[in-house]
Amino acid sequence: MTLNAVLKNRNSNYHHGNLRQTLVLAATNMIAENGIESLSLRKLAEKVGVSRTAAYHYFQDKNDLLCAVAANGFKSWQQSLDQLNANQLSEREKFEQYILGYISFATQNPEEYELMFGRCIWKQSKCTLELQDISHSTFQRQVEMIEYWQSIGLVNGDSPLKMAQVIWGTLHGIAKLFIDGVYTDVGRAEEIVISALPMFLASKV
Amino acid sequence: MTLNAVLKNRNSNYHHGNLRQTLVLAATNMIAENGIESLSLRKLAEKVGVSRTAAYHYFQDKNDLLCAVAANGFKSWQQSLDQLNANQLSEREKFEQYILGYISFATQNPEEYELMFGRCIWKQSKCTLELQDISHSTFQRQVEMIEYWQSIGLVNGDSPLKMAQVIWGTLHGIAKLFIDGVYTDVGRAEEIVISALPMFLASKV
DNA sequence: CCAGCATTTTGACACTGTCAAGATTGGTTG
DNA sequence: CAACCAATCTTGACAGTGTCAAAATGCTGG
Repeated sequence: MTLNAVLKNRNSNYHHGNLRQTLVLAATNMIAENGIESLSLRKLAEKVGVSRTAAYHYFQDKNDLLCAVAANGFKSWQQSLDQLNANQLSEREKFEQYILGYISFATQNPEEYELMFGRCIWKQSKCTLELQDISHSTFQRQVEMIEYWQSIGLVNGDSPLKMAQVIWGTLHGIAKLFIDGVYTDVGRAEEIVISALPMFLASKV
Repeated sequence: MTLNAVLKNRNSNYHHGNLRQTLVLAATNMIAENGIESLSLRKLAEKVGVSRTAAYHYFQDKNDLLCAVAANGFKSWQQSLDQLNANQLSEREKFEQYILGYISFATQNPEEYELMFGRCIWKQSKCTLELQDISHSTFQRQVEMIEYWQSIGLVNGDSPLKMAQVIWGTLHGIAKLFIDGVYTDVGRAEEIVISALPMFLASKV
């Protein structure tokens, strides 16, 4: 159910029904539109049609709410990974799609990506258990994918774990340079990451 | 002259003398200690011993001040590059030192690095002319270095510019994963970037 | 029908960036 | 030397923020 549908279904002012989910949805929207730093709990509350401190019944903190938004981001990214693995593709193609998919997820949902992988949540070690679980399982999964590609001789490097970290680092770095506005022409992200591809592959074509 | 020296030399309350420089110095210190987001103009003013709005005579904005701090960061990073080029090293060694130096600069001055290359300044296109000049010249210089290493066959890749961007992306990404707290053990940054090195080199050893 | 409970609101506080207007001072000019 | 001026700094004020404590509201089971 979309946010607008939720907001319309509302009949009484008190006892919102599913305020928690509504808040997360609305926050996600507002963050996507205007950026993380311009999200305030008060504007969020006003958009949802509820008083300033209503959110505190479901979230300990503003940080707590942001963690919930981020956790949702990890869910949708994991679904992308599922979809990738469901496809009938050669491992080589899967690897390429993974690389491209990562960059496109990051550039198309820049604010959500920033929340998921940025300092706002991770720097101060105030990370929800829920977020810790899903994020760590995502990290783990990515490492396993790359370790597998390495075990079948597709990807090079001596230490599997370290190579996984290097590849992630590269993707993350390129994504961030665009997301954060250091590079301004987001359209060029894809071609840059494509030119990084042969670097990762064991067989130089 | 260090910040404390400046603060001690102060005799009169009015007419600080070199308030602008003092503010930048103090801001740099406070940011390095407690992070960018916990720097407020009021705490800064109090530390310098001046009223809350005194800074507005030298800086249009808080953002303007941050740009000045970032510009200083670029200056000191450029000096590291100068030092690197002054050394009597083989090009191969210079490349390695560049890679390691980048990571060590980032991990040892995480908050300054965040300011220089992070969203806070670049995302909203409110970048001082001074900062624009020095940052662009730094970016340019890095690209030229890598383009040179590529022209002498040390670094691989087809498009020189894109390879420079990929290498920067990798360094930036690894640095950010540590700086932002996604990876927690900063000591491991160096070994990860070392394992990325052969990826960049044309000659596989 | 009402007591209790989950849910939401109101009031308040400290903190932030920033603007407008006033206060202070050192340097320059008559 | 004195008076003024412009540069420099301060005070007052305002809207906005996250968050706590206490009060208000409405649903639900007895």
